[in-house]
Amino acid sequence: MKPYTPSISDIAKALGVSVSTVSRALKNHPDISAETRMRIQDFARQANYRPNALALGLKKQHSDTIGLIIPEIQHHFFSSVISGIEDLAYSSGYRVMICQSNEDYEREVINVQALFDHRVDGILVSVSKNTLKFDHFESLISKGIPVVFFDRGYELAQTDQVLTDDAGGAQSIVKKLVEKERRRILHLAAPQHLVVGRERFRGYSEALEQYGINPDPSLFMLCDTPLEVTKRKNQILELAGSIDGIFAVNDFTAIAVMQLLQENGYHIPEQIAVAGFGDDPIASIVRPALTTVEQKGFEMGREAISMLLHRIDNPTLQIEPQIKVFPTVLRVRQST
Amino acid sequence: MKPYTPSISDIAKALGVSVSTVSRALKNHPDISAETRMRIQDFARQANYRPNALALGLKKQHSDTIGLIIPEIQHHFFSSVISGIEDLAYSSGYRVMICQSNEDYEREVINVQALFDHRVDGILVSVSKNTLKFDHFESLISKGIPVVFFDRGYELAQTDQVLTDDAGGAQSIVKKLVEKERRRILHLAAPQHLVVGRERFRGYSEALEQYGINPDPSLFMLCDTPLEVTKRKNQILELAGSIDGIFAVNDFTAIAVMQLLQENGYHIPEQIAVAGFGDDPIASIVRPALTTVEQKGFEMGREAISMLLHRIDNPTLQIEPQIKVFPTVLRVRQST
DNA sequence: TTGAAAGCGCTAACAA
DNA sequence: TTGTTAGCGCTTTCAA
Repeated sequence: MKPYTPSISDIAKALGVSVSTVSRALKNHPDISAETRMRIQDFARQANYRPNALALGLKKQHSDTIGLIIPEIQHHFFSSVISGIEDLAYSSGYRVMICQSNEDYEREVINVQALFDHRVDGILVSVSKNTLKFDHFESLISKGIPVVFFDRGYELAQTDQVLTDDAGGAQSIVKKLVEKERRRILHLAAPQHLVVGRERFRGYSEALEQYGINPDPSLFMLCDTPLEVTKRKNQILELAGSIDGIFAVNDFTAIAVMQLLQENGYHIPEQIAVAGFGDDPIASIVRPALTTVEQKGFEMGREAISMLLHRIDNPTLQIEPQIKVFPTVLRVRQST
Repeated sequence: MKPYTPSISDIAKALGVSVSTVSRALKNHPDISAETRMRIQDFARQANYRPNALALGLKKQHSDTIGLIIPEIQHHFFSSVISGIEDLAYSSGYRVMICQSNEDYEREVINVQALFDHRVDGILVSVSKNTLKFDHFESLISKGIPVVFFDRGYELAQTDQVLTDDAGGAQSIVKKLVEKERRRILHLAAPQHLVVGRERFRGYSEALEQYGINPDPSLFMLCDTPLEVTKRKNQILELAGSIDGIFAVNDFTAIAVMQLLQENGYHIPEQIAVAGFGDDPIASIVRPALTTVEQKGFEMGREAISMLLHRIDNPTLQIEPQIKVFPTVLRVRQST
C-alpha cells in the first residue's frame, strides 16, 4: 500500500536537506533559518504533508489521545458527558477515542485492551451494568495508567471518581412527593448490585424516614426499564389502587408506568404522582411533563477529564484517590 | 514515562532468545519449535504483554481501525448506525474510531485530519449540516483513501454512498395523509441546501401531484427543530385554522408542533393530522403516538461498513462509485 | 529452527 | 545553522 502523504524524509530528499532540518523547520524550531523554514513549510503545505501520529506516538511514548469507555452512547446523559469531555480535551490538545461497551462486560474488557494497545495517555470510564469483576481496570491502574471513573465506578477503585449524588437526588424527589401529601410511594428500582440502584433506594428510604414514614417492603419493585414495566404490568396495576405516588429509578421507566396507568384510567398526578431520575429531554415532552432530577452531565464530563489531565500531567503525584460528587437539580413538573 | 508493558525485546532479553523468535512465537509461526513457543507465550501471558498498536501500524502501514465521523452521537438514528457499523467492524477485526462533528464544519475538518493522521484504513462519514465545502473529503478521496458516505453525502462525491430514500419516505407519508382525506398539508421543511431538505420536500410535492393536488407555496415553511417551532409559533397558529395536516421533516419538529396545537385546543388527528420522519423512539411514546417512517439505521450502518471493507480489501478496484438507497418503512400511528 | 539487520516515520542528542 | 545517528516496538527478508 502506497503512503497517502509524503514523509519528512521525502521532503528532505526533494529539497536536498536532512530530515532533522525538515523536522525542526516544521515545528518552528528557532535554530532553522527563516529562509529554509519557509522553503520547507511551503513545500510541506503544498504537498499536503501531515505528520504520522503513529510514528509520533511511538517516538514520544504518548499519543495525545485519551480513551473513553461508555455504556451506551445514545443515552442523553452520556452524550452530554461526552460533550463536556470533548470540550476540554480538544482545547487541551487531546484527541478522544470513544468506545461503547453496550453494557456488556466482555466488550468492556476488549475496549480496555484496545485503548491500552493504542497507548492512550489516560482512560475515562463509566462501568457497564453487567460488570461484576474489575480486574481489567485494576490491571490498568496498577500499571500506573491514569484512570478516572465517572457516574458509574466501584467502591474499592483506587483512583479518582466523579459521581452523581444519587442518594441526595432520590431524597429530594421523594421529599417533594411527601410534601405533596403522598404517603404510599412505590419505588421502581434498579438491581441492587449496582451502586446507582442501592443509592437511589437509600435516598428514597431516608426521605421517608425523615418524615416518619416506615418504608413498606411491598412498595419496592425491581423494575428499571420500559420493558420491565410491560412484564410486570399486572403486578403494577394490582398495586395501583393502594398507592398515591411512584418514584422510578430513571425517566424511561417513569414514563412507561405513567402511560400504563393512564391507559388504565388513572389520573396523573391527581390519583398517583409519578417522578423519575435523570431529566432526559423526553421528560419535558411527555404529558403530563415528568418531575425528575437533572444530572449535570456536561459538568461531570469536564470535571472527569480535568482530573484525568491533572494526573497525566503529574504522573508522580501520589495523592489519595479523589471522589467528586455532583449534586442534582430538582425539576418539578406536572406529573407530581 | 516508563512503558506500561514489556516489549518483545524485553521478553527476548529475559528469555535469552532473539526478538524475531519472540515475534514469531507470539503469532504462532510454524517455524518455531513447540517448546520455545510455549516458553515465550507463557512468559508473555504472565508478564501481561500487549503488542504496541502504534508500532504495528507504523510497520504494517495499516492500523486495522476505521474512522467514523458523525454529526451528533446521541441522535437515535445515528446511534443505530453506529451499532450496525461496530457489529460488522469488530467481527472483521477492525477497531472503530468515533468522532463527533457536532454539525460543525470546522470540527469536521479537524476530525478528517485527525483520522488521517492516525492512518485509519478507511473513513465512514455523515456530513455535517453546516458543511458547504467538501475539499477535505475530496482530498481524502483523491489520495485513494477509502471513504463511504452514509445518510448525508453530497451530490458530486466520487465515492460510495449509503442513503435513505428520503423522497420515497416523504411520499409514502404524504400519500397516507391524503388517503385520510387531508388536502391542505403544511410542510415543515429543512433548509433546502441540504439533500435531506430537498428530497423530503420533493416527496411531499410528488405525492400531492399524484393525487391532483397543487402544492400551495403558502404551506411550505422552513422549520426543522422544536426551537424553530417555538419561534414561529404565531405563524403556525395563524395557519392552523386553514390546514388539516402537517408533514414535518423530522419527528422532533412534528412532536413540537403537535404539542403546540394541542395546547391551543386543536384535536390531533381529528382536526389536524401530524406526521414526522425517522421513527425516533419518542414517536411511540408521545400521545397521540406519532405517524412517521422508520429509517433503517442499523442496516445502513452494516451496509456502509461492508462497502468500505470491500474497498479496503480491494484497493485496486476501479469500479464506479456505488449508491445504495435504503427504503423507509411507514409506521402509521394515532396522530394521523 | 533461530538470529541479524533493515526499515516503517519521527525526534533529539550530539557532532560539525 | 544544519547533518548524522540512534532508537521508539515491531515484522520480515535473508542468512546461518
